[in-house]
Amino acid sequence: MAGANSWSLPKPRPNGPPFFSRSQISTVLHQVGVLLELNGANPFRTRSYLNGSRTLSAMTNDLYEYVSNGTLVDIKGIGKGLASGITQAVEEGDWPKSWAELFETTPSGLIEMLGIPNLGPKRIKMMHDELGVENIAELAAAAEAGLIEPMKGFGKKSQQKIIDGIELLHRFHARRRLNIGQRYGEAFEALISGIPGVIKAQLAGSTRRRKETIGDLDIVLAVDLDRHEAVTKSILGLQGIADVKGAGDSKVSLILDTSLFSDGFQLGHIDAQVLDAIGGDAYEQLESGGTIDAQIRLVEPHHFPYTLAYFTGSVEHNIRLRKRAIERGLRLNEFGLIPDEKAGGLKGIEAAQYSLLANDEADIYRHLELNYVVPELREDTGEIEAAESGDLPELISYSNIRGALHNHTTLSDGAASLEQMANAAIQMGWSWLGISDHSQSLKVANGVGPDALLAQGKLIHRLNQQWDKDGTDFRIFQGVESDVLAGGKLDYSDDILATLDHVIASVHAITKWRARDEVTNTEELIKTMENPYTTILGHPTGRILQGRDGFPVDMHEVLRATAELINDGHTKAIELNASPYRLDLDWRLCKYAKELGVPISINPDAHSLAGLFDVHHGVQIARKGWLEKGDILNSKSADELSAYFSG
DNA sequence: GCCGTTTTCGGCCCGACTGTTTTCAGTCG
Repeated sequence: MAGANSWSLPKPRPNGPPFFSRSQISTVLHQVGVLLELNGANPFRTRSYLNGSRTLSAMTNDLYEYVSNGTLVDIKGIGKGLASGITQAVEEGDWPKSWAELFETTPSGLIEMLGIPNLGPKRIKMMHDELGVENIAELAAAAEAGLIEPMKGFGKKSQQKIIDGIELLHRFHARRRLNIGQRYGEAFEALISGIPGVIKAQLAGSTRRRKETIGDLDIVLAVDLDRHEAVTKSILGLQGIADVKGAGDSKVSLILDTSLFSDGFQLGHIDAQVLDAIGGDAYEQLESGGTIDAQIRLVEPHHFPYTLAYFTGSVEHNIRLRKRAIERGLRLNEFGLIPDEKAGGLKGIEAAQYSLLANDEADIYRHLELNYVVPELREDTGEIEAAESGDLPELISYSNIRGALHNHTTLSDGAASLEQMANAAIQMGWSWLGISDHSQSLKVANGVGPDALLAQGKLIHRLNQQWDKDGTDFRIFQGVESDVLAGGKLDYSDDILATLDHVIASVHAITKWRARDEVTNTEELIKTMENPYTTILGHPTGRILQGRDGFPVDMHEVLRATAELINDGHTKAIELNASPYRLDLDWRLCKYAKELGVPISINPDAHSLAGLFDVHHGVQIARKGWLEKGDILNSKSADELSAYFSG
């Protein structure tokens, strides 16, 4: 969960019940769980709050219905305790006293400290209790002054690790965006693959699951036992290693830097608004001097599928698999799947000599009577159930993409002309491209006035005619990225809007929207969708990954309202902004949009030719969000899309 | 705090690594 800054309990909406939304309750449960951790509570108690939060965030039914029927306890993972707290909040607008006290008595600086690598709640609490440390700045000062080292259970190394960890946190907020992780991970994986003795090398962890941000890199290697030492030695000689944190026979911990990339680390063109949110020019400097942690694990080939599955995660998915194994008289660990009676008292790798054989991960799922689950779906958001019943989705792939909407040109703040963008799309094998420059109110992005927009329309018309005459299978759709004005109004008069193929409505007054409450924002977004000229809601929450949180909004509600509009015959879709800095709509909501029948448009929001390639990032996230070919606009042919726009 | 074909107690996924210890606690995935 992003942004640990200044947690506080939300205020009840004025006209309840319900006084709080499902997403608000979910957030509070998560925060209570973390605060309990920091207060040294029973870890299982902590977990039940975190589980409860997860359950609610994945839940798509109306929470208030459960509350008013008194059926909350029927939900698995919600017991008497959580149910009574939730009920009190939703029905009376009042948080349980014990929860409120946690918020009041826990310094918010402690929450931020959880972001420091290798520092968890126990030691944070200890330093708070013994040294009076209340925030990261005070912790840094205490470490620099040598106050940590003499404490029981700490030492010189832990003190230095804290100093280093704070430095890392300040530079990168500890986590990195997926695209950065993939570039480091894939480059290093390729280097390792070339080492003699390495039978297989595979990037695992959250990068393989395509999480939008990642902590560090996990790479699993299949290596014969007698080659482990030689391979480890070779790894330590590879380029790109800034530091070796540890090197044993089965695990190597490294810090990688940009010397991994022979031709340097280039970021490419970044949309000015995005760049602003992630630190401006200093950001590029930061990334070029950046580092990333990597863990390499060496196992024998017959363990490889188990180790790969284990380190791919997620933790929640693995827990479900292990429980399933237990129900079948089996034990699952990172080395094997072992029948109980054979394992006896043996543990770990010792027990694994009796493991069932697995040539690949699919075999592991087969042993557990499940269909194979691709890494993107391993988040325990219903994939186990679907794998059991045979209802796993047939996920989209890049080959389904025939074009993309939401692209900018030099007419507003793009770096390439209309013709250049179109030619690039043709080169990519697409059969259509949607152009949507910024609307007139967005002065900082050189927003387009009505006359220039109409002129662009004429140019597009001419180009389309030309391609038609040439027999070139390509078409441009003219849209606009309209600012959302007060009351869900769009940025042009109706007669101008009527000339366009599509209108992407995007909120850009982020500061104002972030300062407002969830209810107001939700209503405004719904009004925006209700505007007859709105076709697509652009970057729905305005978040910038590792830059800023989105504005508060109940996207479930917005999606439900959108579904109703679609049922009434309107043409509406939601953007999955494919920029690796945004990836907004969040993948967690894609699955719900799909269930409601709300189409998703994977939009690169390209501000340059290279920006069009961001569609690849969007496809990855769409897959993570369970989307199939029929759920996205990008798989339509030009004729199908044209028909879709005209309703 | 949740859960239950061992249901009101006593479990809760499992193992490795690190740094600190001399048998273990904390953290991570």
